Amino acid sequence: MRADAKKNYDHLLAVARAVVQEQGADASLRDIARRADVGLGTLYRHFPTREALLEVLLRSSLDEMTAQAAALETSNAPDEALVTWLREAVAFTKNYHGVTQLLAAALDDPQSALHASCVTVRSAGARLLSRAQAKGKARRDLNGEELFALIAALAWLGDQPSLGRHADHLFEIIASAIRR
Amino acid sequence: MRADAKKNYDHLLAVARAVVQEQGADASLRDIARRADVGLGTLYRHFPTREALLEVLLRSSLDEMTAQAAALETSNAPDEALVTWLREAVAFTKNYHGVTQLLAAALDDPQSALHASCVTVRSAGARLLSRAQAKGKARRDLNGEELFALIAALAWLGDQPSLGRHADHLFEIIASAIRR
DNA sequence: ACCTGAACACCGTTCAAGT
DNA sequence: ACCTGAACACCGTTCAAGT
Repeated sequence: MRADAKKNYDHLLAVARAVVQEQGADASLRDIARRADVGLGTLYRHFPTREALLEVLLRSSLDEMTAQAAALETSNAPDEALVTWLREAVAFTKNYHGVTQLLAAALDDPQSALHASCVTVRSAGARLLSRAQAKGKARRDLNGEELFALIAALAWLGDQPSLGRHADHLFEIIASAIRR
Repeated sequence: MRADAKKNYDHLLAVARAVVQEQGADASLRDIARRADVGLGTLYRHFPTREALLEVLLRSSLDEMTAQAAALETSNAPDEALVTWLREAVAFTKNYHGVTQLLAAALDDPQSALHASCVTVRSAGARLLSRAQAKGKARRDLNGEELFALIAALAWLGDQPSLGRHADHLFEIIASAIRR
């Protein structure tokens, strides 16, 4: 990448992060380009789709979640490890409003730039779940896909204006249902 | 209302119902007016906001849910009555994609045309819940607002492309957590 | 190799002009 | 009293023209 292109890319990303944190995942791409003092075409070539942009924005957070799951796998309280990780997974969306819907859609679309990251995170959670299940510390009638769906539902809930304030309590109820 | 106005109103509503069932709650209002062979201004005067339009579209379904809750209050198995009603409440969204978010937002906005209906439905659910609680058939650390949030989360889940197929199973898990 | 911004096809919302 | 559709301010996406 040429030096000037690299500069545009980085600046665009920084501006996009600020705008998305402020306005959510469906922020205006035009607005991002405008605030970055860059032509709209420049944004589109660096990030051909909205998913591609969000993939770069979210990658580090998603990687972190996967890494933390791996770290928690060595814990000797597999149910607490699972719940701890779930809590962080749900909390992750706090800084990025409206992102849950996008992640759910990405899971269904192998073409999406976000697809791979979603699958990886889901697998990481699945491993924590089955470890807890193997030790009899989590209900067995639940699989990785369902766990991911629960996380998404709780994250969505936390993102809704009037419903969000119940997210924590409902998380505890559901977490205890998972532990059984 | 004048006869010609009434005719437009009814036709608009029928077309809107079809389009919303097909494309979801965020369907293009322009498209609805176009398909109804009616000026855009006509749609806007009959339904000044999108919420106003959806309020009329959903009213009968929402009223039905409230009525059914009332009917179930006479059941002598309060926990089953509650779960039966919850199941229907979640299923209600099937025909109207993307409506859950709107209902959640309406709950937070007293100005919304959908506000009153949402509050009514929530109260109906709350009564079923507290009846079950009074008989020791439902966990006590749950209130009507939280019950509504759970319904919304499960309805949202059912509406997501890849997550939806787990909605039924997750409903059962959560329902049994409510019954305790 | 990279950038720009006009162009196109949409959208929600308003409102002067018509019947 | 009611209807129409142009007008305005946005949006996502593409692509010819520039450097």
